[in-house]
Amino acid sequence: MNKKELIRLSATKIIAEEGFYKTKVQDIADDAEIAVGTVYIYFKNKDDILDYIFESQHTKMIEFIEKQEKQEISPLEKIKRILRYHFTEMENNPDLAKVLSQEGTGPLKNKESEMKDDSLGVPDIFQRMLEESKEIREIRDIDAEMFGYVIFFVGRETAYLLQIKGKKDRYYKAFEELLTFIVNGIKV
Amino acid sequence: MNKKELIRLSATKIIAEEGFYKTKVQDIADDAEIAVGTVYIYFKNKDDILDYIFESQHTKMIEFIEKQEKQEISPLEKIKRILRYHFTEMENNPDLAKVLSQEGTGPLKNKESEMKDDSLGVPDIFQRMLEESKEIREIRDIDAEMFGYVIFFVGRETAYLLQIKGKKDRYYKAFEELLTFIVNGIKV
Amino acid sequence: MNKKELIRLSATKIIAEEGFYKTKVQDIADDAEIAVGTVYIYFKNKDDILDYIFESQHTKMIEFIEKQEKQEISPLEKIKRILRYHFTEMENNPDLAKVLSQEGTGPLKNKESEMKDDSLGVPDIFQRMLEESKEIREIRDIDAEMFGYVIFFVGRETAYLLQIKGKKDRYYKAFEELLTFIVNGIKV
Amino acid sequence: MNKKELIRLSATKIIAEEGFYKTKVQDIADDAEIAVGTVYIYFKNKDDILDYIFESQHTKMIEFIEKQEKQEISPLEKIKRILRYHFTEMENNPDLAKVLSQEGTGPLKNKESEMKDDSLGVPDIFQRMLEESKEIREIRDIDAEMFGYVIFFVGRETAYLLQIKGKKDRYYKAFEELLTFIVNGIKV
DNA sequence: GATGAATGAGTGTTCATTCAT
DNA sequence: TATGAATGAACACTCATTCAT
Repeated sequence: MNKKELIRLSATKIIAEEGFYKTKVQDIADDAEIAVGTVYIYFKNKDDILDYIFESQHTKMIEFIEKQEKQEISPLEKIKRILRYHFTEMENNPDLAKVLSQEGTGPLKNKESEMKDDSLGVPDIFQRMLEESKEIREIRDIDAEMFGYVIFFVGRETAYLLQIKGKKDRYYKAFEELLTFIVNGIKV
Repeated sequence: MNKKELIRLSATKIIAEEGFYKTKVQDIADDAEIAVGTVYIYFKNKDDILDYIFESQHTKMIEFIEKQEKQEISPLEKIKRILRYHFTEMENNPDLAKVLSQEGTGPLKNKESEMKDDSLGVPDIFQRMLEESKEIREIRDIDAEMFGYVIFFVGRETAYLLQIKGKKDRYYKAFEELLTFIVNGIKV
Repeated sequence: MNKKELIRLSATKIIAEEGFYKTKVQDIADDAEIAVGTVYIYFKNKDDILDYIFESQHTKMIEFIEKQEKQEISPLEKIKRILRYHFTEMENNPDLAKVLSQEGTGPLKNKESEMKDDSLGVPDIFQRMLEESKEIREIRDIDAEMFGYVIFFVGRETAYLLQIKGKKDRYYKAFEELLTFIVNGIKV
Repeated sequence: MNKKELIRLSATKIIAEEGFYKTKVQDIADDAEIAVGTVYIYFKNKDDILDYIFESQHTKMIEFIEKQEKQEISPLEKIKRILRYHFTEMENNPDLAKVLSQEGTGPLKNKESEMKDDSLGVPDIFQRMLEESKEIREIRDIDAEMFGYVIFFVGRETAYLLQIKGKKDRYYKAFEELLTFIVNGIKV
């Protein structure tokens, strides 16, 4: 496998176990069965590894979102599909779910690193969708900016919550309950 | 002032600015205008300071909640009042809002420290109130455990979000929107 | 009891348990049931406490030795009595035995503190006695300086050794064996 | 040179000068002209350095002793040769002599570290040799355990004593006097 | 004299990062 | 690219000592 991806996977695993600050670069290298020095060929520094974990998942999200944009479906339905996609991803990636929840703060950990480019964060995308949804009277006249974020982190935190609370079996049922909650919360 | 409280205030301020791991105990001591050694008279170690910040606010919450319990009001109304109380607290304490949001993970940062006693966390209390609310058909038959947590961290994160997003002026309006969102989301 | 003596006893106990460097002045104060500050009324600093322990025992030895000097006995017999006295002292004071053995290095721990006055150390006294003994042909023509020290630390170390090796019951028998060893070693 | 050995030599030098507790790991690193961090690649902690100094010398002793065991010589003669070997070693290594004397307490400083394996300490070996010596009526019926230790620390302390007392020139003469003392002390 | 809260210099240890091989 | 020994700045924590009460 691509070494950068190998490092990302090991880092996700170790950071999920130990937390970012307690994770040693050496531990990541050990898990990936490579030398510490090698990590620094693919990453500028330790923070860069965490950024990459967030960016990778963000990129996957954006790709999925772009596919949805081409569909002829209502903005609210789009949001629901995006959340469903996120839940599926997190179910297949418990370590990642934990890292995104524990180490994430706002869109990206390091404000400095920001989004590299001018691409929007998921909360911003949700905001735009909510605004479109408002225009077609699908939902109430809510503060789209605030709810863009609220829906984003409710999704992120709940995906992790359901795992630690051992709801594995009822994962999808609980998830649909959450969707109903959100939709009821904002619909006209 | 009580030295332990003095340290708590300085720590909250510095941790809000720098983040817990980048905060040096020396910085806290400097801000409090005491010697480093003094910090260690009142706190076992650096983690203990963060725990105390969480515990202090938790204690205030619990005290407020216990006062509500004596009132003759519906469980859902109690939850709303608790959230309102939290928002007021966070408005008066932006640094604390940031620390609770950024450094908090689940109920308490350090799982080991647990709740000292057997006192319930706020999510647990919300859960119980939701169950009572379900019984009187005030709300739908939702997963009370999950929504106990969801309401808890929506409250926590949004209180912080509104501050960084500069909604100061519309703070209460935005907050009432959030309450409506939650109530609509779970009501029958 | 005299507070300085109280501190000396507690210090001896704690230092025997923990070793001098691992002993905290606070621990000594706790054991003596006084405040730390009080320790510093009677002692200049921590080292001073250890010095006092050594000096106290040294003073007792010197007093005993001076009594012997007045007796009409051979120098070799004097040495034997001094060693016997030391053994009895150590048997009654296991903690002190340990401290003298573990923390003692040469006559006094702190070279700077030296003997306060110009009083001789026990090795020096043994040296003089050995010289007298040589003159009366009681013992061989040995290096009195070296054997003054050798007999001194054999006495000190063996007194402690017999305790940790659990020879309590055979303590005096073992001790007499040691005396025989020394006398045989140096006699004509 | 092997870095671990380099550190051992610098540590021996500095500890001899300053004493173990006053020695800073940084001082050792400076003397060895390496970074502090490097010390911790080769040693678990500061105590571990002292243990290694003792172990290294102990290993040399054991190697010498094992060579003696193959010789057809009396047990008492073996002990004499071992002591002679020790004296030669200490003469060539005054710093080590000082460290072994000042920082040594019983066989090894840290009881926890024990002998790594089940190898015997030198006092134990002396004890066995004394027992063999007793069997062939070479020496009196002495307490072999006690005298194993007595001979061990008389050897160790005297080797150091002769150096600080400036007997360099008469070192071997004094040493032979000590051997005579010991042999006379225990022979039939 | 007695107290013990406060001090702050001092130090062991860690670990992200580098770079010669 | 890959390695991993070496680096050294950084930091949590300790504890002898002081001094206002």
